[in-house]
Amino acid sequence: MNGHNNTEQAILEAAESLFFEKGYKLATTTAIAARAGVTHAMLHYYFRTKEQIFLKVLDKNMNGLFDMMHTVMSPELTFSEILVEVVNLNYTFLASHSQLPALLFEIAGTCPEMLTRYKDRSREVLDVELRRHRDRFEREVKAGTISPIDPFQLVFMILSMNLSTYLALPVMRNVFGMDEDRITAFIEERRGEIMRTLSARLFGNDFSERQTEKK
Amino acid sequence: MNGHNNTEQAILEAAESLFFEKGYKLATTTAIAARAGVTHAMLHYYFRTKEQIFLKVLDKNMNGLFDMMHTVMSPELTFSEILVEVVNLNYTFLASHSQLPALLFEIAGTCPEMLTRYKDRSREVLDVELRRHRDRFEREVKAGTISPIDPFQLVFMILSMNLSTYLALPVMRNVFGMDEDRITAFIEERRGEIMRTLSARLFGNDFSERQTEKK
DNA sequence: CAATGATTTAACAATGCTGTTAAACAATAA
DNA sequence: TTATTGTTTAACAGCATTGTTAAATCATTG
Repeated sequence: MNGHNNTEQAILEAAESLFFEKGYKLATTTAIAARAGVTHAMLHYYFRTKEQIFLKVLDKNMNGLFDMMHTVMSPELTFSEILVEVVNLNYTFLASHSQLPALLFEIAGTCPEMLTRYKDRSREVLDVELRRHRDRFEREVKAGTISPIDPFQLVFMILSMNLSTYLALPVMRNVFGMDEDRITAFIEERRGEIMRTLSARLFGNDFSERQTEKK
Repeated sequence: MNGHNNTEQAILEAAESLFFEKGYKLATTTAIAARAGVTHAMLHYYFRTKEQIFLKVLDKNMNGLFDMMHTVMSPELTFSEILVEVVNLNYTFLASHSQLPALLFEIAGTCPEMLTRYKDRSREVLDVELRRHRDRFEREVKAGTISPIDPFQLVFMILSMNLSTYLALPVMRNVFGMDEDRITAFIEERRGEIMRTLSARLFGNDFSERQTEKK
């Protein structure tokens, strides 16, 4: 009854894996129950509806996402250090939630009302925390430390670069037939390329070498 | 019987719009028939199965995609000119096929066997046409005209940047509540940012200014 | 007109889905 | 033991889905 219930946990885990594999609409309660090893009536006994289960799973993942974002936002480092931090943390988070982006895209497209519950927390990150960096960022632009760039475009660029790596994995696997070794190699190469590209845009081409010397 | 059949065309158009809206699995034949204004039996009469309709729709779009790719690949221009060409053509193609990327991602993830039919033509583009540019590209790297970069990473970067713009639109609309004017503005700003970022990575930061002067 | 073939309709079969419910079962406390 | 409470099962209702089929309609051509 208090969360570490056996059946309940089994259902939640089966649900999470199936939602990630098939998406919200295509992951059926019958299949979830089958994977959890229980009758599908159990699933309704514990969670009433499919939507309830999904929201439990989504909440858990969104909490992780917001935690990651707060960590990324908090440190008072130089801009180039933040950049490394952002790309790396973003990447390690995505490595353990590689199918979350695709799921969120599906939800955003087909039933965005399920995302409204996160509106407040999103605003906190985007409005409050981002603004702190924004001010400092604009000072650095004025000072000539980094190239002029619209902050929103920069954030979008960083996020889309990281996300697209993981969004592309099914294509890499199923269309181009990459095996898992090749996949992990690709992910690492891509991280390096993202860093080089971002630093070229912001600091000029020599940044990535600076970074490697430092380390 | 020869293609410009009224009912057949209506079904195809309804199918295309519904597949783009809902994806393959969630676009039901009943809904397609309803949108086309015919009974759903008609749809089976003309196309036998849902998969047949889908493949007809997909073929049409994939033909457009390959046409675009051949155009992008063919010209014998300088590398910086090709870059502009690629981003712009890619962009104009995506502007009129804005929901194709998401659909292809769904298919690649859930039923990749439907994409095997395009394997030969993909190989032709990736192996044959790309190799031509690859050789010249590597000469330019050696000559120091452009920064060293893995060609595969470059292609992936260009594609992912362009695609992510359009993949993000449902999020922009439904989660961030952007209206259509703001959306088109965003797409244009993003194109500029993509050009600046790519040229910074390849040529150094001054390229985008060079471009604007030229024009 | 008649007949041939293409198109359309309406009803149906088979399956799978979400969710409910009554009854069986298990554990535990009185 | 007997209630009580929480858990599990099996059967079912209701609906939507894909696909079929036999009959009705329409068009065309001999």
